[in-house]
Amino acid sequence: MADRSASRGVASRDQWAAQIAALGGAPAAPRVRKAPITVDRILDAALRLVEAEGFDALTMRRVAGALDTGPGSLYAHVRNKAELDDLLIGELSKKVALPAPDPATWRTQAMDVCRQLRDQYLRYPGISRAALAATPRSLDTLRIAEGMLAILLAGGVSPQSAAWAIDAALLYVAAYSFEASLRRDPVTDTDGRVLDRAERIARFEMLPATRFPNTVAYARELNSGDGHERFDFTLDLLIRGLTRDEPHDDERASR
Amino acid sequence: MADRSASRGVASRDQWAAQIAALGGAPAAPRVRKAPITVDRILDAALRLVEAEGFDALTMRRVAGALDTGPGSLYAHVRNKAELDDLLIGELSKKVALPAPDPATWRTQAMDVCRQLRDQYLRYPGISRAALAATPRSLDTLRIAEGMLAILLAGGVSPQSAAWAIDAALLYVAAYSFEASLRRDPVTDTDGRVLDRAERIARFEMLPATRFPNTVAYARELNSGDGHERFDFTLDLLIRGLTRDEPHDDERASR
DNA sequence: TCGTCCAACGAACGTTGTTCGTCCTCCGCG
DNA sequence: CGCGGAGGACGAACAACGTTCGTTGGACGA
Repeated sequence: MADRSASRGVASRDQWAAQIAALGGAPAAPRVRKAPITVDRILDAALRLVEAEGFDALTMRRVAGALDTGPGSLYAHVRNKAELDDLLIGELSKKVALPAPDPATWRTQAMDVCRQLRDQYLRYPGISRAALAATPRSLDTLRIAEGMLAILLAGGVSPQSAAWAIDAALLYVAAYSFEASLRRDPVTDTDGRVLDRAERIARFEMLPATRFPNTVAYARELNSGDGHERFDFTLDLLIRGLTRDEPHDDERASR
Repeated sequence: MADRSASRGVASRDQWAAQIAALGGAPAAPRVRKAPITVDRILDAALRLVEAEGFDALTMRRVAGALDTGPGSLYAHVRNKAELDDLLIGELSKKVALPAPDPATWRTQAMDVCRQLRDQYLRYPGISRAALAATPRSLDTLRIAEGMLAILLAGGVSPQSAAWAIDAALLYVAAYSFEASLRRDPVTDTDGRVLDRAERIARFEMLPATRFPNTVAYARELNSGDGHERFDFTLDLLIRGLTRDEPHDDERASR
């Protein structure tokens, strides 16, 4: 990261030199060589943009603007915006640490990996949308699946159950993070009023008790879950259900 | 460019004709009365469009075109495209049938509701994206949550666990359907080649066994799951873990 | 019969992703 | 030392998107 900002510093100095050159009488040197655009610089600028302003602000023009160039210049290094999104997800995935599988604590290990991934998603609000749409699994995301697979296998889970459970868990992590990042720009009703939890509970209790008896009765429970309690609850449900090496025998019955 | 000047030319010709008509005697059927635009007609046209061409084709212009009008005409009945999306999700939600809660078969009942919702999502490819982004819960989606809540409560699940489990299940259903609808327009690699499952397994087995030992070893399991086996597996995991009236006691330990 | 109001219209604006032709700069070779 | 060739940066342009707005036409009430 340090060298990246260093290269950026070089770039601005070049611009400074260009301005000085433009000031002087010499009309020569119309365009000073700028720091070359690389995929790394693109990804760096994109991540900073998403972190600061959210995924909706991630525009080819904004990224190009951060690099002091035009939008077309990016297409020499990135095929698509979709490919840029995939690369960003890969970049995030690099940052989650995979523990050495421990048969004694495999459940907490799996939870920990999911939590790391969740925190990475939440750090860049809305980027989980790209995670949901990520077309092929890149090597970086495969690395996480590999690590999770190692953990579950060390726990004695059958390969088939492990594979499907990992898929479900990673999908849930992305979906949860997406919903959570929607909560960041706060929910407003049609009048533009912000709905906090007390307000949401009150609205549930205003529902007609004839058609929504349980929703009214348990409005509090339906709107509970501070922090990541819901997240922990769901993943615990998923992981706890995995048994030692014996696949569920009613998968077949449910077909 | 051509059509722009064309439409511009049409416009001026209409004005010209209007001026002539104003000059001449024949008022000549000034504007035929069309069927009025209603929210229902908008939703109907939108659903047909999504069913035929997928959610990406759902454009205000396309919907307006199907109703033989301009895009601006829709904004008298629909605040936003986001609101249109929410209304569509509500329309889908109306179609799932909620069984009368039966304490004996509550798990299969819950599974059945989720499957109905999944089939509705899959019928309109990509619409689950709107389900994920649906801002407030409308009355129609609340109806499903209410029905699920009734089923789980009849099964003896504690209100808190039921509320969170329903949230997780509905979130998973939407995310699963979204991924499944991405599979419909088939996955292509950078060369544009279609990747079927055999190809995907082969690619996994090409990975370096040093860094991806388990992925290579269990490539078959990782890419298995025809039909909705993965779907059933995950929901079974979620529902099976719900116990009678005793909330998990390590939710607190995981905070 | 007249006046008022509302929905429909379509043109326009500001964005978005993406493409293309041109120019510049650097690198390797004679 | 001079010179092509090639590739990357550039910016203007295109098509399509959501959304807004002034205008207009027809239907309904007085």
